[in-house]
Amino acid sequence: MKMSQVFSRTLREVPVGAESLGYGYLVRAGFIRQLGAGIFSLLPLGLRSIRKIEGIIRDEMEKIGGQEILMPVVNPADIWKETGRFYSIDREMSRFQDRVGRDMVLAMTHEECVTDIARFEIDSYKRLPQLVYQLQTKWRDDPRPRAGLIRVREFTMKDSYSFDRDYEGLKKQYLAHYHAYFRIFDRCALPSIAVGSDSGMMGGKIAHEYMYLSPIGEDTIITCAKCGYTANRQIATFVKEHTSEAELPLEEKFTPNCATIEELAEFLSIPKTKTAKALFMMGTFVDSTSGEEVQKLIVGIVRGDLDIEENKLQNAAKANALRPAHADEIKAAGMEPGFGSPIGCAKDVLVLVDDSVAHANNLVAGANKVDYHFLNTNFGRDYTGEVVDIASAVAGHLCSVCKNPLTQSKGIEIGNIFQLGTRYSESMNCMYQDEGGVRKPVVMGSYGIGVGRLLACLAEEYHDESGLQLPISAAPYQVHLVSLIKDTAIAEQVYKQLEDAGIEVLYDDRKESAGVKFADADLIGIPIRITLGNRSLKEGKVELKLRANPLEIHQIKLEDLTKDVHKIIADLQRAIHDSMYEREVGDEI
RNA sequence: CGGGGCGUUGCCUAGUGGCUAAGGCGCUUGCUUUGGGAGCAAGAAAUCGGAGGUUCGAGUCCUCUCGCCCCGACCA
Repeated sequence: MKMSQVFSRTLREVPVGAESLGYGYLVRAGFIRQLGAGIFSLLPLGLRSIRKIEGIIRDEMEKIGGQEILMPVVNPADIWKETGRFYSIDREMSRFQDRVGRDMVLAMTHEECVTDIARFEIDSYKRLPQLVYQLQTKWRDDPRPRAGLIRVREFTMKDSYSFDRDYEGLKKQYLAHYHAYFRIFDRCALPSIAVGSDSGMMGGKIAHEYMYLSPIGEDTIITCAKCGYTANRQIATFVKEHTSEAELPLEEKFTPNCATIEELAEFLSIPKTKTAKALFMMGTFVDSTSGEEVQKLIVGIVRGDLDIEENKLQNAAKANALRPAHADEIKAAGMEPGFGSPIGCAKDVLVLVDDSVAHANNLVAGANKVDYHFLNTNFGRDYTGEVVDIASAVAGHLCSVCKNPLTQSKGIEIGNIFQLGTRYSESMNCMYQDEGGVRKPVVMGSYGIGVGRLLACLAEEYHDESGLQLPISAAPYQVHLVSLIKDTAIAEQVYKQLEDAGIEVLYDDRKESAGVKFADADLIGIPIRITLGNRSLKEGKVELKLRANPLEIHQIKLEDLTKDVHKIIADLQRAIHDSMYEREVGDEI
């Protein structure tokens, strides 16, 4: 490609709003342009990178038996009503009516659609297992798009769906994805880890997220350095140590100006572990067949030194959504904000008690009266509720597997895999007959990768102060040919020679100064740069530099150019391949 | 959805009630230059996000509204 003809141009300055460096470079280098909040166009350079990444994904999906399909973005709402997600998913899914008033949705994922297809195609165990995948546009009306391509509303997703006769089969396909995903990220040269995760709106039980660790990430990952336990904080567990002592009588105590646990512990001169705190949330519960919504007050109780993990709370409550409860809603249920506890609360309140509290004695808790607390509250004696795990794991807590102190880090979710089970096949009647003629629900899995987000993460990982340095597997071109000579005939010839040899070349044929050309080459960051200048050409040579290693200059004879470039490309590709490694995966997945 | 910030030419900015809205980059034309964002000269390009209001006079003040960004809520 001749640079004089490239549709996009480069920008000298970072446009306003580009906070993260990688995003700023993707815009400056002309890979992407923003149309609206969380809505981007891919320009030729950006699309070439995306196509490279998609190529890797396709390759790895085919290797594990995936067959590519393409499902529609617009779905009739009927199938979403069948699974209940038409009602349970909030405004993140956009809905509209067609010309005759039928409910339609913009599918934000395709379990419903693919299950609808599968219930037609699959009727016998002989037609299982199956694996289909697609690369398709998703629209998710995210309330908070941010950081360029990291979190957008419209994006391309690779989603695959597996169908098996039983959980053994599902486990196989899940494991195949587990490895394939690592191979995909490795081939893109993006460092990644897999963490245990919440299944969220997908349903099902077992799920993993793939994370690119980055300080700009929005997810918190809890890790044990000793045994290798990793999990999203949303579900991470930890050891809650407790001692038991004889129960003491309940006692009301005047505790002025003690609305927080810190103030209370200081006022009473007790450790925070001897207190219990309450979090009041209003939960929305949706009937998945009628779509009827019910609101219910939820009280979460956790030991004073811990915090409540809202995701765990929502799961424990089996609520579709949570929001902080208003003061009047709390009071209406017989409790007092700031001095609240479930002691004496209304019957219809859902009380969820963390095991840290359920297994402790004589905790100080709110007396549901301003400026008063109870001393010596005991779960079971003074109040009841469901015992659950709703506490948030933080660095320093002990690993629930090996009791080693946990650490935490920030990550960006680049992919996820879910064992769906029969959640969709049962609600949509996707059945097969086994050898004995017994009808059984197909066992499903669902697996996603955000393609644009992957590129965004690569831009975060690979850049310096001059621009991008994308790895050769994801860079839009392999070679950037910078011509500084007046004689265009020679440059054209070198360009043609490289292209004819099957090398992807971006040829800077513009009538610009050397400085401009070099600056743009650095910005776009094609891995290999070849400079045609009078200095070297006098000796029949050209200069070659690697973007990642700008200090090392190679002088290459013109007649060896194609051969040498092929070798360097192969070396760069091999370096990525050599850094891949097989990860140990046990049966615990 | 709550809190905060910002909308001035293609991009980045200046402009705190007063003359024809200023500069840098980019763009066009000409000449010069050609190994790290060149020089000189001449140009084009802005209904100052939109609507309403206050005022003799509004980019500037007020109200409403739209958009974008950040923090939070949220989120596969």
